[in-house]
Amino acid sequence: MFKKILVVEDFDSIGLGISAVVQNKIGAGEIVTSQYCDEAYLKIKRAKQDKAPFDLLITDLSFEKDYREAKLKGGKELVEKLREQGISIPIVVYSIEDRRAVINELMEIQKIEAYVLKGRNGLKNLEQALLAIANGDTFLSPELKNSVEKKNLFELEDYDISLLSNLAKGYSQSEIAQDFKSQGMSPSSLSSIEKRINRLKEEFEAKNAIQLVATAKDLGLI
Amino acid sequence: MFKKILVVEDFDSIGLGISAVVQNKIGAGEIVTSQYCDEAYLKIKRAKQDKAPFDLLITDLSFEKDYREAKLKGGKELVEKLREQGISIPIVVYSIEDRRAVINELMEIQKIEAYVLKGRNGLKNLEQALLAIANGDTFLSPELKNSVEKKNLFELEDYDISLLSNLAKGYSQSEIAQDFKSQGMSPSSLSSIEKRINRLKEEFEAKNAIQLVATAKDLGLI
DNA sequence: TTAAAACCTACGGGTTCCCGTAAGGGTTTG
DNA sequence: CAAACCCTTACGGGAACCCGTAGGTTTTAA
Repeated sequence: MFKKILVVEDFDSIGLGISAVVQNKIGAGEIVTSQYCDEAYLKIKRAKQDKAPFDLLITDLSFEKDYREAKLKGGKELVEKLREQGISIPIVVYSIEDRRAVINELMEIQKIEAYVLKGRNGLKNLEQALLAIANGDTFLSPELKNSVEKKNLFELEDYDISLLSNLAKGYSQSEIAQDFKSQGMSPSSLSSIEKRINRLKEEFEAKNAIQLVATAKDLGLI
Repeated sequence: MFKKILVVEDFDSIGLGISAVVQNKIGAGEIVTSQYCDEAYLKIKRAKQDKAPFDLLITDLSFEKDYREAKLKGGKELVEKLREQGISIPIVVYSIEDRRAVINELMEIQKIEAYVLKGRNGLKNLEQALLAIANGDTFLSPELKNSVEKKNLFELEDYDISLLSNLAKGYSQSEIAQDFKSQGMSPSSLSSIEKRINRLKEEFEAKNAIQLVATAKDLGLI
């Protein structure tokens, strides 16, 4: 089905589990693994140059830092870099990340072929995902499908995101107002910033700014 | 080396990785896996009754909730229950948890044989741990040994975690004070809670409570 | 064109947070 | 035994936040 697969995953235990399932259930020819995104990127480039490209990429999203300096901090950056370079390899993201904002961007903007949630039955879903891709379909873990409707309840503008991240950085509302003024952003008055924060609090059912920022973090907005 | 091993891990990918390594590198006779702590406990009891007890337990700490009702919520509860029942099976905990407070309790109070940190080289360390146990030694992941100094730097207690998550839920300081009073937690006065939040703000270099909760989220503390 | 609606800005009062000071109780130390 | 120390609790003043009101500007629609 697939001849040459690259598995990118920092934890060796998970990488081994993926390899085992891909090997035994799917019967892939060659499985290459990497524990670093930068290395993975180079391997993909190299394989393409050598006229022996990978025909599938399975990657995690989050990678632990260690002594190595990492240019690509995680799977999201790796995918973006590949798409940016016009490399159209089929991609499966296999991650514990369950926030819609992140997943939607990967599926809809980066056009990855499958998003599989790590979990009790992660490997079963991964297997299904590979079968789907082989048929030309895309795949999304069943646990995530129910939460698809929730996504377009509220559309956040860049302004809101900027507001939330400034709050998360510890700036006071008046500091943010001054900052916005100096950047020529509008609205920039203290009152308007208060109003906007209020709207966000209502939207996210937050009692105060602390809870607002906390839920924004949970949702992956900032 | 080990004849009958029980592996308890909710994620199938990791469970498979562990099984593979234990099988190939250690050459265990029989490997049984379980994705639930309650089930694992019953299997251990049953095996003992049947005069065919396990001679090693490898378990994760955190387990995701699903539709099943779980009496033992995680590996910590499983270990406690086993020790409480006087079952002296050798135990390896294999987890991503790196807080000294948790690990020390397992090593020193529950007297587990090894604590292996999940990570890039988790399986290599697991292998070493099994060899150490076979020699009658205990084992602690090398990444953790260096952090002995860090431990005095700042150790987050359950109290701090509780404080932070209450803040993240949007409760005001006085609400938290009342809540702590009603739960019999100490300290519970508004002043003390302020003080503790101040200490946390200093520790995490946060300008205000908003930033404090944001960084706590980033660090995965809550 | 004009009225309605939506938006930005400003102000004020009540609440909460922030930070320093200090009293009281318990333990450790000399 | 008292002094020194640590921790909890209490209080007060200034800053920041929260929330409603209100006036001025821009956008939308009849």
